Amino acid sequence: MPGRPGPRRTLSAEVITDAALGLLDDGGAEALSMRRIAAAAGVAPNALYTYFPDKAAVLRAVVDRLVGRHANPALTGDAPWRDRVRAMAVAVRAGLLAHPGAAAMIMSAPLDGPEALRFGELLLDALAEAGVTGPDAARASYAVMVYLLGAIALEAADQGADPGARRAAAAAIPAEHFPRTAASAAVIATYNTVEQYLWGLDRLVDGLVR
Amino acid sequence: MPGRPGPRRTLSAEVITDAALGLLDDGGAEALSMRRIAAAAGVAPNALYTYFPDKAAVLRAVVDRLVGRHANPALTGDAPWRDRVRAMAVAVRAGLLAHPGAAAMIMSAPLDGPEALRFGELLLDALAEAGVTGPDAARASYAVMVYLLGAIALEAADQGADPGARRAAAAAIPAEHFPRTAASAAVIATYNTVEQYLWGLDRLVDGLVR
DNA sequence: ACCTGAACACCGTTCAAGT
DNA sequence: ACCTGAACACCGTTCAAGT
Repeated sequence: MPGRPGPRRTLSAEVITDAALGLLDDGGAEALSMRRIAAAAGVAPNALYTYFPDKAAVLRAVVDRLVGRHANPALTGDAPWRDRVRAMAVAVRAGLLAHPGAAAMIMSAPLDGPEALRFGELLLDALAEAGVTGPDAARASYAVMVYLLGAIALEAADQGADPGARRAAAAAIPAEHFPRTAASAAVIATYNTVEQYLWGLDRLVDGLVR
Repeated sequence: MPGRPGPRRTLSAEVITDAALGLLDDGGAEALSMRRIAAAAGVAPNALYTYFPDKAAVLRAVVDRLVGRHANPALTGDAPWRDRVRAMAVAVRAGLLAHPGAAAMIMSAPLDGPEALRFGELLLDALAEAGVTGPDAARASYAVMVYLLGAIALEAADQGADPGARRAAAAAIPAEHFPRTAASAAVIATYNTVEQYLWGLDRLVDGLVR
């Protein structure tokens, strides 16, 4: 009876997450359907429900893996704490912007997977080195995560927009109604985005360790 | 020939956005399908495509309205700049958390609508009052937006998670592997979320105007 | 326990019409 | 120009089986 199943143990949460990550690399976030993930894993769509309760759970696993893969290596090592944090910020930004749509996924699922846990711990290590401990440390590390992930998600959203339309919108800002915004738009165009991103991070860290 | 159309001018981008906002209030973000929005507006699904190129454009219009409605009134007035910024932060948080899913939408579309433009201008006004002008003002206002929207989106994502599972995950943090995280989780549970949110905002603003 | 086929109740978007 | 019915190519998820 060929094609007829039975307990085959071909599948696992790991295999499913791998398949999803592969699809994300190739086709972006909108390629991440349960049916396509299942097909990539060589299995019927509903087989995924043995390992995950629903699609959101699969996405959470993918997000956790992405965060761990890009953030955690940069935070490990014995460089000074500020260098580690900056290196992590650059790595996680590059890693997430590489997959279109990954940044938006990060903001729509809670960061509670095992890799995210390690991420938080490494960030707390760095802050402790900076002299931030006790109750403030928890709030400070959360603020850093918020800034990083928010900045990456907003940049990805902007990136996804039609560049022509974006330029037109920037040029069409009526300076008589929005004088400061019009001036800002001209200024912002001269910076690159990593520079802005790190500038904001440094200001936040300044406020946190002051 | 009853039910047969012709140019009726019953529809407009405004009417569509209103219908979408109504659905968002009632049913959350997953109620926002083109077919349901059309039904709420009393029209066939494809009629929406006369006014918006695709679903993403409709969502952008919704997001712009939400931001404008909640952020801009609080930034208008003659209170000291820091009070205006804090009041705006509280208002936009409450306004977005009130619609489940609205926060995630904000992070997945560029903030380039008319209301968002006004939002940016009002924020730049406040920062100018704080003495932040020139090239730094643009980067500073962007950093503030990133923090606010990122914090709200992450809080909404956490809120959306199953509370039982969340508590279980927090309690299950192995202190021998993640000592600082385990200690933090205990601390964080004693704060309310608005307090944490404003604490981070204040630290960022400290770094920006220092 | 693990996987399947088949089905249910949806989607966004397009196309060729009608007025 | 503005709206329609009908269709296309999908979705996530559930259910009753099979091994």
